[in-house]
Amino acid sequence: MLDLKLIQRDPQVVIDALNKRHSKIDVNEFLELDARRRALLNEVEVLKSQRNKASEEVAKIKRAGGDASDRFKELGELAGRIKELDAAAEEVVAQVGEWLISVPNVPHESVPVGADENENVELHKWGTKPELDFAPKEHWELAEALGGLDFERGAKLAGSRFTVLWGWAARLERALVNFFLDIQTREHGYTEMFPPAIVNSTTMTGTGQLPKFEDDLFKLNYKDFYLIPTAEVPLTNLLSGEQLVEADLPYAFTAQTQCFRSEAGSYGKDTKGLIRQHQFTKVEMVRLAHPDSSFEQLELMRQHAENMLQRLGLHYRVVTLCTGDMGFSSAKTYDIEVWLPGQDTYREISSCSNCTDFQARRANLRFKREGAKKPEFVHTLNGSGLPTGRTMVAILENYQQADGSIVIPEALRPYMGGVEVITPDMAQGK
RNA sequence: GGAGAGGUAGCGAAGUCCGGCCGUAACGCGCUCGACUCGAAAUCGAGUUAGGGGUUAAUAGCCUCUACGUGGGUUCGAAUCCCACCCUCUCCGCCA
Repeated sequence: MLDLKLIQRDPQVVIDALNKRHSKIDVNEFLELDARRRALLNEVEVLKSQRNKASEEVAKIKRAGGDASDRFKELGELAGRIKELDAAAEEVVAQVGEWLISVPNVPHESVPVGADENENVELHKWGTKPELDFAPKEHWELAEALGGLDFERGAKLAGSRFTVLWGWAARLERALVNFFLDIQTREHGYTEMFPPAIVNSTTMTGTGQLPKFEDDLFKLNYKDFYLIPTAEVPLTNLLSGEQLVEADLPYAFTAQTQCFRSEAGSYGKDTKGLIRQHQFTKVEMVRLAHPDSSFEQLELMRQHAENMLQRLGLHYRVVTLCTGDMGFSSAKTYDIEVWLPGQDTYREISSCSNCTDFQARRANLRFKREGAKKPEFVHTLNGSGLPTGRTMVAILENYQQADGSIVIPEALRPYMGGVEVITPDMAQGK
């Protein structure tokens, strides 16, 4: 949510921002609505002020033992008018609120302007593509011999976009979670958390999933419950409504959770393999940062994500998302794209965003600056560090051998009970 | 699922039965400033909710409205009365 004051004071900033995002939202229309809101509030407040004064007088008379009933007829009429005006004002206030909550964040000045992912700008590359003297296979092709990834039975149990992991793959899944969490907590200073995977609509609104992106979520048919699409949701909302202490910033949380996404609107996209699942595991990083240093924190978080891939020896590139490709809540986003030789392309494996005060305003995450009278919103950041499924895909495709076996990256071997290579004779679940 | 208790500021908590100077909200803690002190602790004194509207260069001051879990209702007037819902805690039942 944007600052209403900013829109009033400097609407051009918002108009420019929306244009850069190729949004059709009309700011001038909103300004008229807001003017009507203020006029109505003004009108009704005058009447309320009259009523409050009269009420005080009535109270005085009553306390003195007098009879004030001759005032009631006139006051009754006043109450009637207040009720009408109040209802009108409330509606406009609600409209203003709905508008505000459906406007995306203003991109940071350093973000390249562009229409879609083709205009994202490469920041840098790390490592090199593996040199394979054979035609590399895609990960699901590799799994035909290796087993481990059981797409058919996943589909049988639940439907498409669900996969059962057998044996070595399930072990690799667990190894990746532990590997990621160990580095995030021991070396990058994150506090390990274990949040609920189900949250309510208020929480979903705090991070911006609701109200605009309800279709992307799984809503439970019980209470006001939704399955989280990422641990960003519970972790960012964790301290909502609380007043934070400046010296405690930044908070740095990490958690591994199951993530649930409906993937509505991506029918036919990545239907094969582990790339796009309804349920997947992800280790997430969330930071609640001081507004003065949040963009430095974004660089830091991006490095944390990159570090994971470097340890695994996976070649990747980092791109700065252009204005047209950024998410709703973000002011600046880096995508890290890992090289997949089987698919002969870079695929997103991590997304690190600074949402500035956009989510903090929705979730009411505030701190008091030293010496300041009024509390101020923190900045929220989130990044994947990393998802297990796509990492597994990258390992399979990058470390495949001519004979169809997979070399386990050295950093991961202690987490795999010393296993160095996955071979077809370990196959299960074919 | 059944019975009961509760939801008030940064935290704890009074007020609710009997509606009206009790919401810039008693009292306590915390925090800020000051006094005392070489300095600190202790003690003493003062201050300390947020959001909206108006005015303004101002996120300063002043005027004003709103908020006592949420949403309705009764009333001239609701923290207080009525209805519905949400959440927390305790006990019972069920259960990994």
